[in-house]
Amino acid sequence: MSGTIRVLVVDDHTLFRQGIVGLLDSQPDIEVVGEAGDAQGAMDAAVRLSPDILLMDISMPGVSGLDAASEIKIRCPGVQILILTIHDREDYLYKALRAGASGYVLKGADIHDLLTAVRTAHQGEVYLYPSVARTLVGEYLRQARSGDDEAIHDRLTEREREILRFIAEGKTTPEIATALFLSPHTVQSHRDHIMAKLDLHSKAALIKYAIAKGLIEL
Amino acid sequence: MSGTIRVLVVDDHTLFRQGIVGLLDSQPDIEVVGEAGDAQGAMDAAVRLSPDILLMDISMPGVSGLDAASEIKIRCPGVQILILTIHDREDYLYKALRAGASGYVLKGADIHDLLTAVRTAHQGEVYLYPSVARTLVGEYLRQARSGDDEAIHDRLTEREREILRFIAEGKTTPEIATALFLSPHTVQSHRDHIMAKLDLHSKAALIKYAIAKGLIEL
DNA sequence: GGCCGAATAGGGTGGTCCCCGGATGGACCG
DNA sequence: CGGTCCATCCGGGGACCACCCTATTCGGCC
Repeated sequence: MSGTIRVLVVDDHTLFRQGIVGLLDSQPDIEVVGEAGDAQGAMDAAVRLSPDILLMDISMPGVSGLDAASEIKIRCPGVQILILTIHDREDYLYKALRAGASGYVLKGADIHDLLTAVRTAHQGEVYLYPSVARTLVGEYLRQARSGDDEAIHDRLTEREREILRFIAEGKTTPEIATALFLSPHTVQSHRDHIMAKLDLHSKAALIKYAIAKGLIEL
Repeated sequence: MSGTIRVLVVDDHTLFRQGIVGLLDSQPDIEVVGEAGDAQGAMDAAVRLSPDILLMDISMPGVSGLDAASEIKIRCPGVQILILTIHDREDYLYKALRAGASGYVLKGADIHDLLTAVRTAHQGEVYLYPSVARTLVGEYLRQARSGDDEAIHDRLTEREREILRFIAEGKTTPEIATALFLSPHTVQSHRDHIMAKLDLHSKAALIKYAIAKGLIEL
């Protein structure tokens, strides 16, 4: 019943994409039916071609690949989405899984891993690269029982993340207070809680944390 | 006189490397004679194989690819080094050029660009990806006549960069002072100069600058 | 109802940051 | 030799940070 696996490859790195296409096309059971270099092209191609597998990078200019993946998964539920990226950031992984991804392959992978991922996804299973799987297990253990509905990012509250973003952007406590119509004391309390929760003890550490977690850009 | 061009491909991203190797090997005039996944392997292979072209990524775990490139260029002057990376950071480019690189290819490239770069480097010329060339011209214009010997990174002095690294790592002024056997006043003066030169006015901005310029890691 | 966490607000202490001065010695250069 | 830059050192002042405390309001959960 399984003819060739029809794959759509999406990556804004042309060279990388061409390399992947070459590697996949040399497999007898896999056929690359299309390519795209951005999120919009990915959506168009996915709708037009109805591939079995959508192999995509998530870091693309313009619309995030993750948002595009969510959209595609909604409009083409039959498409199995495979994330292929050099980012091993946890939040990306969680977003991808929430978007309905069937796999997450990291930079450390080789062509064997990728082929396994494609074939696994084609069978409706989920492929996780080993280090990704470990991350996920660790996160699961950390969360364990605590209302695992959506506090997946961190144990920070929404308000605390908001404050943290401001801090990391270089805003001072009084500035944040006026921006959010709060008392400086309130902002300070939030900051104290953030630092206590994250076990960070300096503005620098907070900024680096925010950057590492993708809360702010450079 | 030009037989096949013998290429050594170095990249720690296995999948990417395999893709590149496949693309290059399908060319009649190019032969991939070796691969390496880290800087040490690159040096060993370069010495052992004496390739015409060393195609390498610069962001690798452990020893920087750039340091390795410098070392290889010294020990094997005949090897033309081609940098292939997704980083368009200026300081990387300048380091690569100082290391004697014969080309710098960015993520936006396609297989055509890469082949052109390989063949250009093989003829002893230098290939610069268009956006890279533009960056270089801009830097040249900026520097213009000002003692263009080595103040290429910034107009910061060596000492100031050192202080900046410490600041960005979250060290406080007294901590930096004791670490460098300086008076806190001295450290403070350096920081004042840094902020004045860079037109930055907060610790947060300094940290983001340091990260953007690659002075520190996350 | 009682407990807990989140969000809000307030106070205080010591240390740090940011900016403003000025000063000295050394190196390099025309 | 004078000019310029760099690195070092010093003082002060106002603002902010880091850490400590308490407290109220609100909503969810057992």
